Amino acid sequence: MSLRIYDPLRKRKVEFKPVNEGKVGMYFCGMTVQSEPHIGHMLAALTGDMVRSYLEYLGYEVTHIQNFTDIGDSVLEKALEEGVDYKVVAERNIDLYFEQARALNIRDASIYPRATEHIPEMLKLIERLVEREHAYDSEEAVYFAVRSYDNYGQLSGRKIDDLYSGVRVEVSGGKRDELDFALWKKCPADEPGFDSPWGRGRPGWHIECSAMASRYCGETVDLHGGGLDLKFPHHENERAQSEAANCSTFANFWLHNGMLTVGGEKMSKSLGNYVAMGDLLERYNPEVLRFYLLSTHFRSRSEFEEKQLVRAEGSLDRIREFSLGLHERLAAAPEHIEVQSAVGKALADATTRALERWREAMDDDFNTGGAIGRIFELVKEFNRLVAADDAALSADREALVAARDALETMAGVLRLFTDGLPIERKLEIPPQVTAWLAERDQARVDKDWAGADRLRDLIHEAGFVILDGPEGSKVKAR
RNA sequence: GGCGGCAUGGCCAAGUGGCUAAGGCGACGGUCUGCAAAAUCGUUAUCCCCGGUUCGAGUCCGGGUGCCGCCUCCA
Repeated sequence: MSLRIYDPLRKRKVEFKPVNEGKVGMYFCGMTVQSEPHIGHMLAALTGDMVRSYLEYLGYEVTHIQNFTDIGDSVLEKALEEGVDYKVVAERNIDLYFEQARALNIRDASIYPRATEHIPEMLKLIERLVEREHAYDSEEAVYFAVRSYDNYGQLSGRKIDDLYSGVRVEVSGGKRDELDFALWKKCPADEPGFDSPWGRGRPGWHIECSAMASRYCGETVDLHGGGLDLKFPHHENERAQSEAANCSTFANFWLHNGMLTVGGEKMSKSLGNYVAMGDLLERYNPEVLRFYLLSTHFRSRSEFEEKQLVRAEGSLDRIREFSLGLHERLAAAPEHIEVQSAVGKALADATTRALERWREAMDDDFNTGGAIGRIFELVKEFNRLVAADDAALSADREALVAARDALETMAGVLRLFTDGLPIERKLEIPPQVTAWLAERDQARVDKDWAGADRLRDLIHEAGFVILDGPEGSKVKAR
């Protein structure tokens, strides 16, 4: 098996092959930092992180670029509203992004280029487009001539003639064609802007990604990602500019993550129905949020429901218990065994199978939902074997190690646990709770059930759950 | 209106024409417990509707129905 990725141009999954053997350049469109990140932004970032992680697992050396659009009308408007410099708004939201992305165990990309720091690259690209007559200067802006690029519309599956709509406003500002879009928007001296051969202005939205992608990944990026809503016009325009300027393929593979909806409607800043990441992080374990987002295929659209987060919590606990169970047995397992038991063999087989199937799922267009299912299959088999013959299973160090390593890979590549696999229950039991527990044990010996239950309530309120088992009573965190 | 996508058990969600349609949550029934809880085991679907292709379709094709996204800033 090898990695296959869905290609929107060919509308089918295609075997992944990087431009340079062993190396992958991937560019993901990051957020326009006009406001705080919401969970949809994080889904996009997480998709990039997951893809990178799996590619690295496959042995590729990955250059992962994710930009920040730190200038643009929406950022400027926000700054104006607040009466501060646009950079203040941008910095604040970039800081928030980093804080929240890291909380989600998203690794830092290789580089986070910002639009405002790549003006020279953009100007150079525009210059080339003008030279090649793919772009023209006019009164309000430098425009890209859409009709000059033959493949326009291919990526988003549109016919260029269908894009004209009767409702659209009249061609204005010196546009030669209604569909042409701005590469460089001219602005007055008192507005934030940069000097250019065409006068003071600001970059159009699409040009930054074209310029930065090729600056860091070369003329052809292996993977280009972003939300599905960016497919048109953003990615279509990026592609048009870059290919017209360079006469080479802009991106070999496109990864568009599906949209998160709330109440059936797309979550977005403009609709105001977004769920702020900061808010969620206050109420949920970030590991749960990550697990939740990975449990659905990234290309699917999905309805965001908090009740699913609550469920994800329980699911993740199941994997956590599995890891703890493995490590507990591993810590006590003998160095060697003479003959492998039936249950040991069964665990070894289940491990091999889970890992294979996990990889098949990941190879299939990064099917994380399926991959997580494979983890649970191993969990279930392990628990079943524990129930069947715990003693024999606990004695099989080799099988336990293999299972642990497999889990380490499967959960590790998905980065499900921020601090690595859960190894031991970290529990600080206050002396008071220990005392109550002892008191309760005595009450139980005395068959004073009312007293025992009262103590159990006290311990519960202190944040602990009592586990009564054959070997006596223990507590664990609630 | 144009383009694209999706429809799988109570909920969420995998499924690359063919052994018993993953997995999670929930529910129900066991194990454990003094009773519980926690943990765990088991049980729990023929895949929106109608046609077609095929020896065989959830999986391909056509037609419905419903939902979503894009066509304007947008992850």
